[in-house]
Amino acid sequence: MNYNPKEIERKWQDKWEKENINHAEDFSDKQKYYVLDMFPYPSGVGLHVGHFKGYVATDIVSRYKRMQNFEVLHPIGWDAFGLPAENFAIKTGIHPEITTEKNISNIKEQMKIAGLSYDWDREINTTDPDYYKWTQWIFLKLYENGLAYKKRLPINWCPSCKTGLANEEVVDGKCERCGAETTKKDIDQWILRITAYADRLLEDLDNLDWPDKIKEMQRNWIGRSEGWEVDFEIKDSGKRVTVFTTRIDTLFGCSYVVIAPESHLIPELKDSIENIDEVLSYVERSKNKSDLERISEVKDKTGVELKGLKAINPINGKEVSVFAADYVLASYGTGSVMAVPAHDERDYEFAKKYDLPITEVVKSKGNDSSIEESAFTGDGFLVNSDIYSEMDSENARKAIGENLKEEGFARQKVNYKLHDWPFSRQRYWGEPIPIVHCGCCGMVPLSLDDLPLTLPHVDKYEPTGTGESPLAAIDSWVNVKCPKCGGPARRETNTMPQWAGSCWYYLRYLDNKNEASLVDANKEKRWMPVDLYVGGAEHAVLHLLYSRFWHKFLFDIGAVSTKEPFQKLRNIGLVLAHDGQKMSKSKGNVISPDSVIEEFGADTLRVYEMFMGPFDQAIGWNEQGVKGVNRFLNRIWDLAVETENKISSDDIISETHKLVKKVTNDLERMKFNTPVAFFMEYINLVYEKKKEIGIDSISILLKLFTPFAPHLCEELWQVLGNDGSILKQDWPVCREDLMKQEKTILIVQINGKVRDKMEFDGGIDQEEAERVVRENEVIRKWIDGKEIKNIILVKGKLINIVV
RNA sequence: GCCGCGGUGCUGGAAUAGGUAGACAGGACGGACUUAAAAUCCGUUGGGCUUAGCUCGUGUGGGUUCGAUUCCCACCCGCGGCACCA
Repeated sequence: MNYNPKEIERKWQDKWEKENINHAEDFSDKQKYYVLDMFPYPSGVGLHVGHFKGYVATDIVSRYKRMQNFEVLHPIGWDAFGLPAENFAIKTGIHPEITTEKNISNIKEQMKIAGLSYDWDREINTTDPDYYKWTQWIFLKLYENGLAYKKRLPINWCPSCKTGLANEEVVDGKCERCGAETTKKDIDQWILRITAYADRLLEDLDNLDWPDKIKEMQRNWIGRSEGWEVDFEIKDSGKRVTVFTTRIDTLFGCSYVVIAPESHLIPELKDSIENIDEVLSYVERSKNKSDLERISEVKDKTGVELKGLKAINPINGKEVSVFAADYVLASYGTGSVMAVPAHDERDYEFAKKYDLPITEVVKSKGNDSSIEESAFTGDGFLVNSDIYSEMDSENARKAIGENLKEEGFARQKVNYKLHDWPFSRQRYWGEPIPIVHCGCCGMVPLSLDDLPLTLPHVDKYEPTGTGESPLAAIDSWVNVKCPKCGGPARRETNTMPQWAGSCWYYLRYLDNKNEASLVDANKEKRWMPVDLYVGGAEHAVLHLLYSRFWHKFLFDIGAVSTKEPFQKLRNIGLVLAHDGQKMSKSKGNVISPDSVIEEFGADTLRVYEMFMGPFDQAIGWNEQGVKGVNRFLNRIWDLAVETENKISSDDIISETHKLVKKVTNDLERMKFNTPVAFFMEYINLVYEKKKEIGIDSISILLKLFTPFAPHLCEELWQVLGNDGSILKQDWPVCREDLMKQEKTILIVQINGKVRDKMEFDGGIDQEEAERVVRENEVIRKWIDGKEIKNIILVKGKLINIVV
């Protein structure tokens, strides 16, 4: 009887599906465990082995937890709105709905033949109107609570996709989707006020069991910084320029003030600016720079002085010049800064270039640094600062700040790098925004009864490029009566971004057929939060930040009961191609799970993906390694089918329970590569003692191995004559009492170097060990005639003699 | 530039409350079976030397320790993220 995965895998998959064995009961007596995968975008090329690395890991956890008698929720669905399907429609005229449906059925089949134990009753699809009804509902709630607003402002624009983008979607000045250089464009935008949650998004990170890397990325992205706003009066104008600084202690060293080219002060004070033509042409030049140009000019700062203007430093009444320079960002802080060249690298560089004064006001406490060569940006004690001289930076910040505050020139202020989230896209394949624009009533939200507002069919999917979506061309859809006054009105034609549906999908699994609410409160309380969430690190500041924001909002309006959605997060490392390159269609190095399953079976694919290495690490695919794993599964098969109906020898029983312990420990630590190695070690050992193994040990082995290779183990379970499914067996418990005390192997070291190993039955105490070791011939060679200074005994392990 | 992670045989990797470095697998080499190949099975496999032994060895250089892949300091290299955030 040979191992034939093709035959047995299909057989069991059908049986399990028929018995709906993976269905999660909402309200059972068992403890719950919610294991979530980042749901896939149903792309036309299907999933590759990299996706499956994550899916297999969560599948193993799910099966392991089920055997430990948890009620496990392990659902899957489709994040199906997005550009590829829409671009395909533009090229072929085939509606995205049709493409999406086809791709889903493909990928679903890939998942089924891999033996992934999803609860298919809970499947969701973000493009299903019954689903996006609730995406729209959340949007309306955000609107109702003042967290969604419409505003015309310059946002990132992709000229190729012809749509606006969020900051998070622009990578190195390029569109994250298509790679085209992005520009800025002024358009009417729906914006979500994520900044209102900045502090909570930051603080609550501390309590999450997430990779440090991701938490750190989110912290940096939110970019909280505490400082002061300080007013500089502009001489003889009645106007002020307000700057933001975290280093108010360096205020005496301010040589000039810099405003962003976009500043309103330029048009307001144009009559007082002597070189206004020069200034305006600089402003014009800055405006036309692409993001990429701006980034590449970091090393060479440009700017122009506003001649005729002087700003007055409120701390000492000193007059300083005013510059416009595009190294100051209009979008951060007040859009203006005070320049302290002695203590800021950017100001230093700029001052050197334009020959501006550099005044040292902070000295390092330790070594003497020279301000001639570079800026000193650390804290220290103040000099040249009037009554504040000699104070240390921290106290000076308080003293100077408070003083100016009393005089009305300064306020404490917290700034964030995080910006509000531009939420509208000028594209077709997304959730329509459920708002109507009425001439009389202004913006009117639809009521819940009017949801879902379904996406109409169109003939042309091309983006218009005008800042309107293709929906704008469908008069019959756009022109409606105002829900409020009945007068003529127009629908909002923008759609929601790719990220909308994924912000809350994990909630819909809990109650995917509910027509009355987003999720039933009892079901929500039963299952939330997600106990384990697994996916790629590339979503660190996109999906993972957005969904935390929405979740906190839903918490605030009482729709969910937890403050955070995902308690424990783990990232999957990439599966690289054999050559260490990223797998991609264009390089032709993509490995499809289907072909591996076809050749070796799903269990081999599963075990290999776990055995490759630590699952959060990027590792190259190795065809030979797959064969090696397949060889191993064959060995298990051969061993199991030949096992006689008897009890194993004590040695084997002992080894088996050690295996239970090691495998269980490592699964708890989310380690999947080492358990596979333990199984191999066990099989190697048992192979030498084939006759000693009986049905008791094989049964335990199979149970332990079931999460990894469910088909193989289920088949062997039956072959061994058991009734019922192995999936429903209890996870083996390690019996310490059956584990034989190993012979003590005492490592004998001289001066920390291993010189010999000695075996003893049972333990050994200090005195006896010393005596035995002194008699040892090998050791005597090392210690004879030498003075023994010290002897260190590590109980049951090692003895070190220092000579 | 800043932040995070990492550097162990030919390759993927194992081992950290400091205690036998290289588990397990792949590859390579040798052998058995075979007319032959594949498959399977057995053996060898970190480097060096004067080879029953010794010695070097976990990116580099120091340090702490009886003992360091593990802890500390300085540096080098690789990967990922952020990118003028005042």
